[in-house]
Amino acid sequence: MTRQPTKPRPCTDTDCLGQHAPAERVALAMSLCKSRGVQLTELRRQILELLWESGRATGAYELIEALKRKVARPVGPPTIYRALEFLMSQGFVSKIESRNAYVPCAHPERDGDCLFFICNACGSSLELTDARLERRISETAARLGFRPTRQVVEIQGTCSTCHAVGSETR
Amino acid sequence: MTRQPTKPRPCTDTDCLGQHAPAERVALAMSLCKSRGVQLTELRRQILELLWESGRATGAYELIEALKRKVARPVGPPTIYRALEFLMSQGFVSKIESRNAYVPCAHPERDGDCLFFICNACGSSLELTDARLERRISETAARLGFRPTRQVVEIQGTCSTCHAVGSETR
DNA sequence: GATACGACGCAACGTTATTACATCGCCGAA
DNA sequence: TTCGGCGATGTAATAACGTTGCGTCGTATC
Repeated sequence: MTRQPTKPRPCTDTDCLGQHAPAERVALAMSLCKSRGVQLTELRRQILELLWESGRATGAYELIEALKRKVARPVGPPTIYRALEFLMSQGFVSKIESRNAYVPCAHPERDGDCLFFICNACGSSLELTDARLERRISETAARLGFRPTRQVVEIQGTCSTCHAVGSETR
Repeated sequence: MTRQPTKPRPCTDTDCLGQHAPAERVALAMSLCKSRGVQLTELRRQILELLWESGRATGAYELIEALKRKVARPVGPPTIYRALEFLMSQGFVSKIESRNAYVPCAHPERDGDCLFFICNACGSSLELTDARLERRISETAARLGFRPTRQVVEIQGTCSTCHAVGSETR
């Protein structure tokens, strides 16, 4: 994972027009954990921070490498996966199944699964909730007598930035 | 993979009320390949058949085992993955990303990605196309300037059958 | 202090997928 | 006929992703 400057950047949630620094994201997670009575330990905090700094979906083993550089501590796979599991259980992180990679979530306070637009060129992922889409899925599920527990909706393609760059160089 | 009888069974496409034997599915694939000018080789055909016989999402290494039993031929991972790639490129098979497993597709003649309802209890997967859902996704993508190439929509949960069984035994 | 519990460390291993290169059969051109 | 070319498959090794099992450590509680 390439280290990025720890600066505010456009929100990955497409409904949100604001800019947020990783520190802000982590602070929100910390306060949520406090109110939920769970521990955002140093390790978990660092992983969440790395994910926010990364700017793209990041693999578990990339996180191991990044942690090595960041805290000069060897961290084994089980440790990373346990931390990721915790972060996912709290809604701070989602797994991008089609890439075996993990992204931080912009709105951990609201539950429900997100929709992701993932750029094949730059690896960026855009997070979005779409109530109508969720409703449509729920209706279909109900019609089938199916009880959903998790929705995986990942749209792969080319983001507007990469498409623009691609056509310039053509 | 447990071998199943090669018999007609309810269509995995929820829009289709018919029953189809694996052989019928394979025959359709063969004729499509012929008209498309691509080769459905013996190996590819056998893999597609195994997937139809399986009745649930099947892993690549499960297919290797199944082929060993079926044709007494050792088949390495690259071979399987190449065949799966071909079958996916022709729309005969889809990958269930959230399970690292593969399912046969009921309607290879129509392009576009499907929606899957995957039962965590029995592993069955229900395939469905939903034009309104696709349109909704396309619209959202267009609004973002995003150009989709592939949609991964996988709804995990409990199917009606498993839910019924679960409540009986409770 | 004894105990219990959650978080982390660590070695080993299991599963999924890819790389790199060799081989084989078929087809068309010299 | 022989020679390339090409698509499909074979093979060994390795990469990438994830889990199991068990031990340790700190902290809170009794």
